[in-house]
This record gives sequence, C-alpha cells and structure tokens, in this order.
Amino acid sequence: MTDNQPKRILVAPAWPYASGPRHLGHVVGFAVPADIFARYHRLKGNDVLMVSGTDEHGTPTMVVADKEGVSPREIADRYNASIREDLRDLGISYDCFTRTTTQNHARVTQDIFRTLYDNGWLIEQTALGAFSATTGNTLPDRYIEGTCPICGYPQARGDQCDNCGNQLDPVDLINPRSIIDGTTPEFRETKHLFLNLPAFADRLRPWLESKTHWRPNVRNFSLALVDELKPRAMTRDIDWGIPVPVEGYPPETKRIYVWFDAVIGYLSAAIECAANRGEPKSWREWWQNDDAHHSYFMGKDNIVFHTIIWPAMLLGYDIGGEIGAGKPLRQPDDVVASEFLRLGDEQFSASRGVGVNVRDVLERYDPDPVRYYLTAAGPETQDSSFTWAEFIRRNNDELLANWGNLVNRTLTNAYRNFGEVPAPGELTEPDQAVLDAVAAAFGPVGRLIEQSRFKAALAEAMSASTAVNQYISEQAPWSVIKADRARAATILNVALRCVDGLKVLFTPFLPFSSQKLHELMGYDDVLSGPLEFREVEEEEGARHTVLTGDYSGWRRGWGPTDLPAGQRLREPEPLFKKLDPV
RNA sequence: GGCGGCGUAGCUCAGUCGGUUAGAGCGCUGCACUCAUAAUGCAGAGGUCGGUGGUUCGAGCCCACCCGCCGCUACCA
Repeated sequence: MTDNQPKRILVAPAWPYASGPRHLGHVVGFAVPADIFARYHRLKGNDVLMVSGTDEHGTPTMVVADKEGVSPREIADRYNASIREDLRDLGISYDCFTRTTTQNHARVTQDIFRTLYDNGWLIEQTALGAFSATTGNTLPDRYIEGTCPICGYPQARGDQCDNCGNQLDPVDLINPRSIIDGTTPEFRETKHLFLNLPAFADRLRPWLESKTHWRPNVRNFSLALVDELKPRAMTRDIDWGIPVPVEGYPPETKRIYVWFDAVIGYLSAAIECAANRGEPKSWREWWQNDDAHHSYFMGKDNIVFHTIIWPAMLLGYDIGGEIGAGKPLRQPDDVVASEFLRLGDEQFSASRGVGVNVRDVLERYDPDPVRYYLTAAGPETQDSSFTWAEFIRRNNDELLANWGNLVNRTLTNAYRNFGEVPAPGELTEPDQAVLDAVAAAFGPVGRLIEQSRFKAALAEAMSASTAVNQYISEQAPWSVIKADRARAATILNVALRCVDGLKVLFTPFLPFSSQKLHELMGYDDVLSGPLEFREVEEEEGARHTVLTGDYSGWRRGWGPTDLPAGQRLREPEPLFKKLDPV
C-alpha cells in the first residue's frame, strides 16, 4: 500500500448485534478505528468500500423478543434503526450499512452454505442439546443455570461455574433451569451440520504465521486456536435465522447459525452495495482482485470468527458456487482487534446494565470529542477505562486547548485584520520550517493509520498542531502587525496554510470539525459531508434502509493544501465547546 | 485447572532486534505572553520500570519463581 496506484480497500467493521442499544465499548472496537482507516484511504485516493450492517439473527434477538413478548423481527427492526442512527451521528462513513435480514443476504448465505455442503465441508453429527420447555427453542449453555455438580454452588452457569471456575456441561447441572423463564430445560439428541474446521488447520496455520504485520494479540491468539480445532455446528434448533438449504433441515426447527451468516455479510453487503449503485458486478473488484486489500475491525471477542471460521469458510467455498462463479474470494489481509473498554473499573456489560450508550453520549456531546476520546484513550493494545472526568479533560485540555485553540487564534487574527487569506511576502526560515513540519506529518500519520496504530497517529497529528502553536507564539503576529503589516500578513498566511494542512490531517479522526473548519477557511466544496439513509427495495416490495453517503464528491488529497491567498474567510467560531468538569 | 495478557512519573499510557543520562500527553512549580474558549510558549520538579533470583560485558525489555489485576477457554456475542 505504499505505491501511488489507487487500491481497492475493503473496510469491514464487525456487525453490531441488533438485540439492544450499542454502547461505547462496541463502537470503540469496530466503528471508530474502521472509519479513521476508511476516511484516510479515501483522502489518499484509494477506492474504499466500507460495508457492514446489523446482525439480526440468532438466539440473543430471540431471547429479547421472548422477554418482551414480541417477534424477533420487531426487535431487529427497532435496533437496526437505532444503531444505524448512532453510527450516522458518529460519522461512521459506511458505503453501505445494511442488515442481515435482506433477501440478498439470505441468497448469498445459502449459496455459500450449500456450496460448502456440496464440497463436503459440512458434516452431519448428532449432539445432546438443551431446549426450552416453553418455546422448544435451543437454550445456549449460558442461558442455563443450576447447582454446580463439583462445588455445589447454586447459581452455576451451563458452561462454567462462576464459583469454582470449572468448565461444565449443562447436562451435568443439578436442578437445571432456564434463566429466561425458570423452567427446566429438556435435553435431547439433535442433528446438526458441522463445519469441518480441523480439515483447514494445515492451510490456516501457515497463512496465520505469514501475517507478521497483525497485532500480536490477534495473531498469537489465532495460532493458539488453530492447533485445537474441532468441528463446529453451523445450524441451530431455532426458527429465527436463514433457512438451511439442505434436505432434512426444515425451517420450522432448524436455521443457519448466526455467526455463519454474519461473517458472510461482508461479502453480501458488498454485493448489495454494488447493486444499489447500479453496477452489480463491481463488487468483484474488491472480492476477486489480487490487488485489493481487506481490513477487518472488531473487539477481541470476535477474533476467532474472523481469523479461523471465516477464512475456513472462504477456503471451503473455494472457487465457489453461484456467487464465486469460478474464482476464489479474497481472504482477510488484516484483522484489527481492539481490547475492551471498561467503565471506570467495571467491565461494560449490556446484560448487567453497565455501560454508556452511544445515544446517551451523542445527545449531550458533539461527535468529534467522542471520537477523539475513543481514539486517544481507546483500548488499542490493552483494556482501558472510560470515565466522564477523563472525557471532559481530554476535550478541554487536549483537543480544545491545543488544536481548537490553534484554529481559533489563527482565524481570529486573520479574520479581524485581513478578512481574507493575506498574501505572503518573502518567507523566513521559521516560516518555511513550520510549513515543512506540517507537510512532513502526513507521512508518519498515514503510515501509522495503515498500521492500525490510531492512537499514535492521532498523537502525531496533535504534535504537528503543537509545532504550529509554537510558531505563532514565537512570531506573535498580533504584536508584529502594529509596526509591520506586511510581515504580519506573511505570518498569518503561513499559519493559515498550516491550519489548512492540519485540517486534512485531522479529517479521518475529526470529520465534523474538519468540515466546519473547511467552511470557515472560505472553501465552498465538501471535505467531509453528511451521511444519509437510503431506502432499498427488493423483491415483492420488501424494503430496508441503508446508511451510506456520497463520498465521490468529497475532496481528496492526503497532503498539504494549496490555500489561495485572497480567499475570503468566514467569521470564526470555536470548533469545540469547553465542557464543565463533572 | 489450561492458555494468554497486564503491572513503567500524581493520572492515562509509549517503549520496535536487550545497548549511551527511561519517553509522551495531562496534572504540578516557576517564568514569558496576553492574539486566542485563562486557551499558548519556555524552563523545571517528579520514576530503585510490581517483587525476588538468574542469563549477559550490559535487561524495563530474555529465563524462573512469587504478589496483584484481567481476559479467553469456542453452539453468548
């Protein structure tokens, strides 16, 4: 990715589960890093395709639906709508943020499932499963509670006893009960189709070993798994999900495992996006192109699905059925997993009500301070804690004090004294040095973004901002102008050009304030525009709404700008609000 | 239990293949400036790099053990 040829970059952020509102711990992992990466590559001139959507099938959606006495579809609809609004308001620039309940997604999923079955990678096995006595649905191990057969702890979970730490089988629990409604689960034999993961181990291992540029946590974790692979069931005893395209698996009782279809979303959403644009074959430029690059973004809990299961599915699908049409599909080039965000010293947990919902934050604060915080203080290499006090402090003492203040003092000086970008005279050595410093920041910041080192990239951009603050303090145009207006014009011209360059440097991280600054600088075009919802129609009147944007009209160019002297400035206003300490 | 991670300045964290006086941001102290949302700039104080013992000419980085915290352990994502 270091040459100058435009590249096809697939940005693949994990699919948020449509079973409830998403909190900061979710978006810090998949949304914000992916968006920084996507926006950077767009600025650089690459062909970015960022696709994802809400993950709507599976047990968690059903559990929520059962609790509320509504259909799973109703839950999925509700949270698809709220999650895509959260993501729009955070400025996550998806080319297509769709959902897994589309006809397109079902078609692609079934093609892959059927092809894996025909190729012999899905094998039928029977296992003892737990079922809810009231609904007849599968009861995942975690939803069963009982007395631990080892230590006698009365609230052991089906998979593990929280008291003695032993791993359990729900069948062995004394007095088992469903945590959903308290009834005793039924255990009976059930057949499923298992993906033969061990059969791929010898191809996955060297592939993983070759990924030396991955974050160590992702690579090491995956390599540890690859030697102990067991076949994994890809069907479930539920009636909410994509029907199994194999005989003997009626949709009334059996559906495809939610994770099987969720990872396929990266492919099906690319196909949908192409169709929505009226170029139905264009997705192949990303998926069947040796020069393309695929980067996946997620929390660490999703690693196994992206480094083992999805690659195995792609290997098994090989040159494909209907979708592949004779050519293999591209494997992940990078899998970027974040660690976990804690709330103070507690783990975020949707089920225990510990967390800060994206919506709650965005109702009180602008998106860029939130993005700044999640990038600067996010759990990039180890778990980190969110606190409101830290959020306020980062906003006031870093974002506003350094970058916001630089913009404000520069624009205020220039606007008040000249009303436009003043024409420069001859440049002094310090003038050239600060311009060079800003220009020189693009290389490292870009490289760090490409390496998924977003924290360091943002710090690098901030230090470039510091350099310009230093320059202005040393040159003191407010003082110079009293005796030498021409020299003050030169200083402010240089400062404005620096700010204009920094604006681009900050755009991937802070798209909203960068666009606002773009306008204050007197530009009329779009650096980073609004995202939008579009309705998509499928067969028989089925409709859904996708989050997208018209990125083709956004300004390109990863480097210093060519700010024209004489360009009228607009009346300055602060980019960021000072927040009251909590 | 097994596997893995973490413990570096008051706070949050960087420290790539072990190599000169251990870094950053914020906070703190002093000075300067006063264009700017009291925001900026300069200077400075502050760490026996969790503990113990090893390997090495040399260890924050490697090894062993110990203490503390955490995650994963796959039909919950």
